Amino acid sequence: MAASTLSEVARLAGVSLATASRVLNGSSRKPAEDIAERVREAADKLGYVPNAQAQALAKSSSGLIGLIVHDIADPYFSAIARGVQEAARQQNRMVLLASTSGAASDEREAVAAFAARRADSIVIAGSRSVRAEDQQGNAELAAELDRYCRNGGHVGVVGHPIVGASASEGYHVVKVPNEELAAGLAAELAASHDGPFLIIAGPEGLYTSDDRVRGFQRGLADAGRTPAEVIRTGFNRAGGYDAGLALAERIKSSEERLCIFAVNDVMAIGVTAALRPEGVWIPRDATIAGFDDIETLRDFRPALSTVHLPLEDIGRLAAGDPDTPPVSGVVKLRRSTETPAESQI
Amino acid sequence: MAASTLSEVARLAGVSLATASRVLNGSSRKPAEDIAERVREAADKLGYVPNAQAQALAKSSSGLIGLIVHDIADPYFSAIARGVQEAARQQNRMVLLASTSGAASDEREAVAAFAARRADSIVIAGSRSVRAEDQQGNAELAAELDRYCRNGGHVGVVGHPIVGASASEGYHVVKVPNEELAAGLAAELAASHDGPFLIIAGPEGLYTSDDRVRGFQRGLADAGRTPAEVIRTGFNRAGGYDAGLALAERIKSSEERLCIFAVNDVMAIGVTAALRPEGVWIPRDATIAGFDDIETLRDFRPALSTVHLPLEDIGRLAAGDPDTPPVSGVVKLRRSTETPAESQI
DNA sequence: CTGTTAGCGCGTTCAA
DNA sequence: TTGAACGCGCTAACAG
Repeated sequence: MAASTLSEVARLAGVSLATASRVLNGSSRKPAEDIAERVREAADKLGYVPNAQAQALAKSSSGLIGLIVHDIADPYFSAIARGVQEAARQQNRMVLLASTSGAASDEREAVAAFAARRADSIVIAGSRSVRAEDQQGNAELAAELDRYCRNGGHVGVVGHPIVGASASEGYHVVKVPNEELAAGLAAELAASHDGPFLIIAGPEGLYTSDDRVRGFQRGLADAGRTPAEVIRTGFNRAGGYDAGLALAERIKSSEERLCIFAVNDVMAIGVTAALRPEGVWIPRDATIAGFDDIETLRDFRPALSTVHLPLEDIGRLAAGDPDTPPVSGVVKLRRSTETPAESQI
Repeated sequence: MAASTLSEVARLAGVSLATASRVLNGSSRKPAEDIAERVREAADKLGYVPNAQAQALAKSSSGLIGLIVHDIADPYFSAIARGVQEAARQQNRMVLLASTSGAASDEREAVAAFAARRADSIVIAGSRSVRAEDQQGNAELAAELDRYCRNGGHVGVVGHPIVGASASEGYHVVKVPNEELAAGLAAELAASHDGPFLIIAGPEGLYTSDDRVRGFQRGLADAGRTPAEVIRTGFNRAGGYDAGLALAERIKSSEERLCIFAVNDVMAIGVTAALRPEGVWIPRDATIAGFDDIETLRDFRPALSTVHLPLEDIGRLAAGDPDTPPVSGVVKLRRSTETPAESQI
């Protein structure tokens, strides 16, 4: 990694280090055009590439923005990543990526690594948990973030504050109105569905999941319906799949049509995938709705009812983009929750 | 970004800078245990986080690995990104991300930015093009990469060499046997399909697309079939969608069943999506196959025949992981190319 | 407007 | 074993 240095360029151009620096980087002082030209030629000839590390060291600002996701190949996270990436591009920064599978200890490590690289800001996506087994991990993560903020770092968190993090300067949360939107979804579903409701949720203690469950129940209550039964499973496709398997018999033997709310889209997809080979058809035998409106849904059949979230905007907001509008979701009713009469296959 | 420095730690511990450095980072020289403990305590107390920029500057090795993709939210790229990320984790490095929408000039810029950050290696995913309009961009990209390699950088390219890049030291290509696999796919399809074939390809000059077209045609020829007609369109979902629209009438009015090969999965999905509302059913009215086996296919119906590519492994290989097996694809025949007799809906 | 100088935080060679 | 000094490549104060 031994590229040519600024002093080599300066020497070749016959000028001082400072002048070369002023020419090649955006300085307020503008050297004379003829000398500038000479420097540029020299730089070009030597294939000079400024050492960003050294610049960062001298300026103490790295132009880096750290992004922490559970899994970059998950459509939910990759959509957010795209937003962060765009914001970074606008800010003339680069994105540092870390995937952690959601473990708080890994996230702490990632934050430390970002801090070590002096990232200007850090974006954390992925649901927060208050479960007992995560308590210590959360505390350590919070401490690490706190230190990072105290040292002047900016943190953007998607959804919920890190558990235990003090609301320091430079720490901001991109709020997602999960509860309200879930309530809205429940209201719209209750208007056209007469049977019972069932919620397939993530583990208790996951903020995002809990919020959506709470909101959905509230929406049902407001519509004068009895609360939905809640099944707890993994907050991913596999969890949905398991729940679907467990549910198949029950749906087939019952005469009431069930309306299922899976707290996110990939879980809804998992449920549907499990039900299909069992001969349970959506929306004929049961209806189902998800949450997030990930891009994958575009070509998923039956078209899945869900709540649209502007994931890219969320990423942009978390990355500190000022002219992105605040998060607002929209209920999207599609084929998967149509009533039988309209849904001839 | 003013965290505490090594010299502060050293002062607090009452030792010299060098000693503190030796304790906190893996040096060959090991200081005495009692003094080491004192240093560690001091570091902990001050919340010391080593400045990776400064370390990189001193050691000239950044621990960074740059990744260039067209779009991080595209399942093809995000799967590769996951592989790169895993390899990086194993190597104790971090991933720097750049999305370029495929423009060679943007890619050049990204390479320069990575070089500026002294990334240890760079991974470039996304198809290469030899089209005339990309010629200059390609040349500049090749020059930039060449310079990077000469300065000791490592480059991993997925699929095809950068056009015009000299095979310098440290430059390696993860070869994907597109042609052979496409030929294999054609052979398997020809065994069960009697009607004509049609290929929906990307723009001429895109290596990946061209290879797959060539291979498919060869496979057909080997099976004694006449060459397939080739339709050129965009190398993405929208391109497939357009082609599907253009094809719908023709399929409906023809009596022969058409077997369509879209040169990648997202195009195949686009085709299918366009045909569906036109009343063209797969595989009843036509059959279709894609390429890549992206994760999205798992829940796409009708189950799409395709060629499975180990995308994560490809990412790992490009990132220089030594114990990842070489790329080998597998033809996957699924519902979308079943013959009518077996495919009662 | 240009050149000189002092750091930015750390690794590493030298003496001690 | 420990510490002092230099250099990594660059920016930003100065001085000229």
